[in-house]
Amino acid sequence: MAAKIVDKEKRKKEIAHAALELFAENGFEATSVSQIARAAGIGKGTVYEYFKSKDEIIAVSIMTWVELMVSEAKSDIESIDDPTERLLFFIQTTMESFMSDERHIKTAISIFQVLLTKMDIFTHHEAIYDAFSKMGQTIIDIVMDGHKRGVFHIQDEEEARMIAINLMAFLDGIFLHYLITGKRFDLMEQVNHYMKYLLEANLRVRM
Amino acid sequence: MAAKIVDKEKRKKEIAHAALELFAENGFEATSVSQIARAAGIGKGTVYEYFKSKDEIIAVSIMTWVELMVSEAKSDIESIDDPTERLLFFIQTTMESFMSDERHIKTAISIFQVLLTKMDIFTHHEAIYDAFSKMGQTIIDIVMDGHKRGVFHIQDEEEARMIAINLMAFLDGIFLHYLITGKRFDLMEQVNHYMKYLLEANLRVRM
DNA sequence: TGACATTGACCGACCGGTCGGTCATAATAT
DNA sequence: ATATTATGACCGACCGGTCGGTCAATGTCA
Repeated sequence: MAAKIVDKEKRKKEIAHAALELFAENGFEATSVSQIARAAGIGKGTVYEYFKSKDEIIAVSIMTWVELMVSEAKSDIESIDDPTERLLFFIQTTMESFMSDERHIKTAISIFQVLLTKMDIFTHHEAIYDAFSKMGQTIIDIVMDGHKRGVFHIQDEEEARMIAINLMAFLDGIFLHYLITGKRFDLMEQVNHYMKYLLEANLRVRM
Repeated sequence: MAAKIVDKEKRKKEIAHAALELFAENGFEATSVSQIARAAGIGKGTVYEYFKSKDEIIAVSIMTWVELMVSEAKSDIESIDDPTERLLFFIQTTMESFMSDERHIKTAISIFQVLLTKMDIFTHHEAIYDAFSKMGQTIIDIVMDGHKRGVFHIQDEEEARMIAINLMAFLDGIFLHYLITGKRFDLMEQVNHYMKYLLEANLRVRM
């Protein structure tokens, strides 16, 4: 019945991964399918055995990246007990993840642009929203846990949600500005400034 | 001896303006010179009478937009006396500017991408940094004025600078997330949440 | 005033090249 | 032999950019 058996799904992810590297470096538009094929070590035609269009490559690459980011965000945060330490650890891992490889922020920017300009073509919005939610939920969980244990002091879960949204927005914004301005400020200092006021004023932690 | 004389500089700006509209809608790469020409109501060849390359169109368009944003940011803030009101007014104008026309944030994203991916080609970095500085300086001025008048309480100008950087980053981040998530949260509420703690905890305004 | 010369703004057909996408053929495994 | 997978030559569309030529506006001179 069958000849050479290939794990189609695995292969697809390999191609998407190779594509993602190029997209991160040059953006979606500027990356050609030939380049992707070469990077994946296969022929151009083969790419079309796994993807029906370049748009699909883009979509799958984006989802691959988003899943990667979400899974990284959850990384063994359970191992830490103290809520404050846990929140700071979350920030630190996020920062390390973005700063260890600047392509992450480039990729994020490219994805944002696709979301904003190709909204009609790109059909994975719900998945993206889910990813945002998951990322936010991780923060909410930390905050609510700290609240229940009497370390953080907030009104209700709604406030935890607002804190999470603002924190994610701030982090994306500050990473972005850091790169755009050619690293003309101390990133760590700025994040610490935000975290200090978040802990002291928002969460009213007794320091 | 002479023929039809046109204001070359003015015409150039007209084309750049038409180009900017398209760039905001579709991004730089996805916009062709033919489209720009059509939008400007002229022939494609004519475009090259005013610009020596598409990259130059992009560069000029970006600078046009940046100058517009900076000039908007300074808009008659002098008319308000109370430092707190003044800061809130700055936020409000910024929000109105971005929300009145979603293309602004799309344009910003496109520009960020150019800055990150075409860093070598694009030669206007200093001008962009200047724009960022000017925008930040407006905030610093407001904060320092409030400080000198005993309304805001900060340590030094360095802290005002940090507050300005974080505020700009937060605003960009929250606008971005607002659009990306399909407006799934109350933008005004999130900004107010940030501003509340900025005023109470950072600037220690007696409310 | 009107015939003619001179100018530069304007144009779109055209260029070489690249793109996303297709397909006939080859390679490989059963 | 047959079914599946892999391929790169090939295609039409479109890209950024060029160029020879048109034309309206102006200047000149009778």
